[in-house]
Amino acid sequence: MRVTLADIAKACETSLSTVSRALSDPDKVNPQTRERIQRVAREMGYMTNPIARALAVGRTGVIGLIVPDIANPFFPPIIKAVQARAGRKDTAVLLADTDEHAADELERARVLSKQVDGLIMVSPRTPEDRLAEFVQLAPVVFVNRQVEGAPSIIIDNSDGITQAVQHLVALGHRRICYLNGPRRSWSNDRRRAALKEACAKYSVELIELGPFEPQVQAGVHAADLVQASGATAVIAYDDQIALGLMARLAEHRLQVGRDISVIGIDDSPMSDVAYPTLTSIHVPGAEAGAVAVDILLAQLDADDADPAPVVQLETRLVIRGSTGPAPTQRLVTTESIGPLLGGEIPSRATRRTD
Amino acid sequence: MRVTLADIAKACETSLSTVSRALSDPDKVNPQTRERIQRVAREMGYMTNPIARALAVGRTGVIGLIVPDIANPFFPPIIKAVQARAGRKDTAVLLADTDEHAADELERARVLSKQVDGLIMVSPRTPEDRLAEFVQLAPVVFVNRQVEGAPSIIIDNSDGITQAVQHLVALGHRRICYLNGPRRSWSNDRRRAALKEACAKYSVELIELGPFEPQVQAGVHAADLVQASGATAVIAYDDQIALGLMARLAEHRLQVGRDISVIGIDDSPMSDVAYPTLTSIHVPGAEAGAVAVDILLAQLDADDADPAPVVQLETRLVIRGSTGPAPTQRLVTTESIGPLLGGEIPSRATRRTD
DNA sequence: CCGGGTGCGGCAAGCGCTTGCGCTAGGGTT
DNA sequence: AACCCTAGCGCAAGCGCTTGCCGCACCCGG
Repeated sequence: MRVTLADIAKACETSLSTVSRALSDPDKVNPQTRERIQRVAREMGYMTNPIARALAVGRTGVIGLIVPDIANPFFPPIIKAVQARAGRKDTAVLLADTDEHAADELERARVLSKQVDGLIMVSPRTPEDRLAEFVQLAPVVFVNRQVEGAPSIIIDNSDGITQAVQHLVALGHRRICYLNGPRRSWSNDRRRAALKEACAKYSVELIELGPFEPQVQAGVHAADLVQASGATAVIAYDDQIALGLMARLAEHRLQVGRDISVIGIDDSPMSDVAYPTLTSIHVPGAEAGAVAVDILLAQLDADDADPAPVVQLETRLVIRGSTGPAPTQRLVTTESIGPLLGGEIPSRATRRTD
Repeated sequence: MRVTLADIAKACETSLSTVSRALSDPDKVNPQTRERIQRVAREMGYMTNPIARALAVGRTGVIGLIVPDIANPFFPPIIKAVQARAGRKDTAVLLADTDEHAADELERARVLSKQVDGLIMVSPRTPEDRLAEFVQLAPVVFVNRQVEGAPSIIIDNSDGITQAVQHLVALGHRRICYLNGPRRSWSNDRRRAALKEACAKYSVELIELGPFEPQVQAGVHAADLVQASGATAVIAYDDQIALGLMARLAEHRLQVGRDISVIGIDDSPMSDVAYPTLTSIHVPGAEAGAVAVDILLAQLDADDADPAPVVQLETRLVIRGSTGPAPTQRLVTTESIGPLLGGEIPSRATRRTD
């Protein structure tokens, strides 16, 4: 059977509480006895029972992580980062996937909240007005969604999107298409808003399609609509959609990067190996995950009621092979490039392996 | 504060134990009182405290899942399947990623084992002789690795690999290259063995390269070696490597599917969106995950010491765009196709969207 | 009319750990 | 020499739940 504190106490002919202290609060006990106890504990192969400890101290050493879809390549890096960061702080991660069902999020959170110290909600799809309920449940930090009064780590799409539009404008595109993400997605709203603004600024015509689920299949579906739209460039809600789109366009013998330009969002690992490689807006998911853990853990042993931190991460365009000059190539005149010159945000677009 | 059984007992003017029973063992208590208690519990918003329960019954309702690398697209579908299946049985999943470090696996397992009812080890990299230690720790089922005396759900590569070789032979390839996976990978050994056998059977020359880590970058690295090898077709340890390989070959202006054929293993979601789409051996990861949960949970409340089940899942070749006729195309004579005719395993290769 | 079921409910002993409090003995202070 | 302080340790009360066991009514058959 498993060795308990009591076993060790017996072996050491001391009291259970001394053993407990020797192991978990070492300087409350005489160095000699401490050594002895620790040695015996090691010899007996003692490992503290986290369940019992949790019950006693009211802390589990586990945090819950809820994501919409593990299979979406945007999330694994986040999960991994959370995992890694938590692990380094002796914290385990309870994972839940809601399969993109907004309604399940609260349910999962409710269940998890009882067995974890805190929750990290990544890209929650729950409608605005019910978001507050999460906060009641347990300490929670939101990733990729700003929530009033709760710590949120959000991603500012505007830089990346502005860069994307600049990039397209510079390439001569004047009519671009946006493939919307899920209907009530907060990210989608933000991206769309940023895009509208950038398009207005550069006098680019914006055509909206969708909503689409963030899945390859949706992109495939979108492809035909895109072709009908007459746009020369398209920005997709995420890489998944962009990839599906590209695959389908290729089937139609359209050469992406020449006949039509495609930009994704997320800069997921797949961007590099797709063909052509996918120009994408880099979203720092891993950083977000790591920061989320830090904030959550800090929040746990802080006197609550200090201001909920909101950290904002930046995005940037990563140019690869899927974007190129607009097909009806015309001479670049001062007039056509004019809008660009008015831009305030400096182009930080970077070119990577393509 | 949180409502406990005691609170409800007080409210109902009954004893704590009756409340407990009414809630978790309903037919041990009179229907009337039961109803009343359940109603009050609901009204008071009671939720049983899983920690306390776990301490009392010695079961946590949590299982541990250890995978080598969440970022490898082979794993998310498995994780997701485990998640989903466990969820349906009121079980949560504690996830750990070992970053491909074999040595960490035992360590993580040891820690997790204290707070879970059982463990699922996916594609463990731990060397053979230490595998037994996992079994001591907790009920465990292995996925994608056969372990003596422990429930294992393994994937039989031979069918898929035989199909792959047949496929290549039919296309006229006579000299194929295998990119080995990690040095001490069990899967790699199996794949390699199956491949050797198939190649011998069809008198195909087999060139081995590697080992390589299962990452895109490794495939990029492999590309140059492959070109030097003079092989007309290559089978990679996994899709990641295959994708990196293809990307690099494309950079060198080699047209995959025409100048050289590439086959991956895993049939990960990326196979469909790569260019060209990747011919790959389908590995039923999701099924494996689901079955693993079933077996583990069954194992938990079975009289142990009944035989450790070993379930074997099959693989099959999914043909897409990355394979084509060998470049030095010659007439297919009876002689050159001869070896194929001797094959016992019927070709179940399926052609999907490519 | 009485013995023995049977159906319900309560008591209390845990599960393994933490921690406030009190006791003791030794050393320092004045 | 009387006093206080402190370091070190033990006692015991929980944390919230489960569950074996016992007692009590009540009902049945004999």
